[in-house]
Amino acid sequence: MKSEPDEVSIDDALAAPGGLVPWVGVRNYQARNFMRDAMRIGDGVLFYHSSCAEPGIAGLAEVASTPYPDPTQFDPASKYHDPKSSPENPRWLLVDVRATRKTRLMALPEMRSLPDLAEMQILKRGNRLSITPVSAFEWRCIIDRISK
DNA sequence: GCCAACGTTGGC
DNA sequence: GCCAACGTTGGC
Repeated sequence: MKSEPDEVSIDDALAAPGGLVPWVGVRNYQARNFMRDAMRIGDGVLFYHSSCAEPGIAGLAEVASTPYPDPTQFDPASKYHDPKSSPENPRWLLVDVRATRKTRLMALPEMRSLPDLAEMQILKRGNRLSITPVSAFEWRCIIDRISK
């Protein structure tokens, strides 16, 4: 799951009560559907820093809730406000994410250098999704390299 | 700031 | 339902 560290970094997430971060602001249907349909409480999450000086995996987290409506879509003052959505028929859902630990940075060039990660969706050309699935094989490859 | 790639919008 | 125009993402 991508986060801009200027918005919420792994340090920010770990500093939050319980390490809990409601994943607000996703406004892409595919990314929403991953949260709505594919995630289960306890699933592992790679916390990825994007749109920053050194993009890459910066920490680990886990899914900490079932999906529920993103409250920012109903808030006219929020930059994530969606006037076409309503509490009766919410368009955007989110899950809570619990940050568990900071890791060494596994920077994007390192990720690209690993043959085992060649098929990772986040590395695919033109990928713009802020949430993408990770296979068990890819997860193991990454964990092996960032755990001391 | 550039720009490739992709998603969304809206006229028809 | 097509598709051109436009907006957004995100690495560089």
